[in-house]
Amino acid sequence: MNMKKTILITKAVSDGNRVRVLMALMHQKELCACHIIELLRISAPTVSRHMGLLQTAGLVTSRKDSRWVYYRLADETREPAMLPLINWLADSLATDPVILQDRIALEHIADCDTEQKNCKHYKNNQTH
Amino acid sequence: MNMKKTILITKAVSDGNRVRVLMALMHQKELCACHIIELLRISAPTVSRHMGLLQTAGLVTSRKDSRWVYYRLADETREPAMLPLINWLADSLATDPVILQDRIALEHIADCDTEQKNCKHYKNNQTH
DNA sequence: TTTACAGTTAGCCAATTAACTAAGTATAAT
DNA sequence: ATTATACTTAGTTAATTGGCTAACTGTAAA
Repeated sequence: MNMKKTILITKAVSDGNRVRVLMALMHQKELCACHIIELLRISAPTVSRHMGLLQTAGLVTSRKDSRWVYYRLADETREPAMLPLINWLADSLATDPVILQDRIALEHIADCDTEQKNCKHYKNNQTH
Repeated sequence: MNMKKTILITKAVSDGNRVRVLMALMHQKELCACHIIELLRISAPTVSRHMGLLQTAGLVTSRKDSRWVYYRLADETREPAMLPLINWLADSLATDPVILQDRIALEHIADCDTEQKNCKHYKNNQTH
């Protein structure tokens, strides 16, 4: 890795909202944009920009399925070049109140398989 | 560690000049401000502010000896809470051209013990 | 084939950041 | 005591960043 790429990554993880998304994706595997909007409670365009930055840094990938865009941690994050940083983040924030609260919130926001009654998409009879 | 402290650290390492200083301190143990000014070729006040940020983040400590201020990596950086990040940075930039060039430059700038002829302080008959 | 929905792009604004110069503080040399 | 040196603080500026609303694109539902 070179300086430019390294700084791209450190910049990506130097914003609280972006770090919250990364932490969420460590426990949730996959989240769609509207889940992230609901979690962070910021506007859709801002979420879109944050996710764009995370993708540019190689931390996140996305796939589009009909109307929805789903995000997950990039495979790259499990490689030796990236994993130590990800693990450091996870450890550093393991007991952070905001992150713990997010984990609770995510159960209601995104856990469609097990708690479908709280899933917005499910309510609209979608099966994502 | 909590979110605030974590972001303080990631912000500290999301600037190229600050990362260059950290990498230099991994190989040099101790550098005085004027060495850093010479290495980065930016103004003294800017260096002072960068070093202030690194100290606030807990990455660097300083000591003052007569007219000079010496910086080194904080002990904290060897602790489990910080070390993975430091190691990741070191690995990521191990082959970066700027960092490699800095290492060469430092031999002339800061290696007072072994190449005193190139040491500005030495020239003035100081013994730092 | 409209209409509604999910996200992105464009454009704006306020706050932050990294750089500078000039002035101030502290310490050592003359 | 004065001057020079090493660094910090104060204050300015330009660029970047994170947020918003409004308008656009793509897809599915009515």
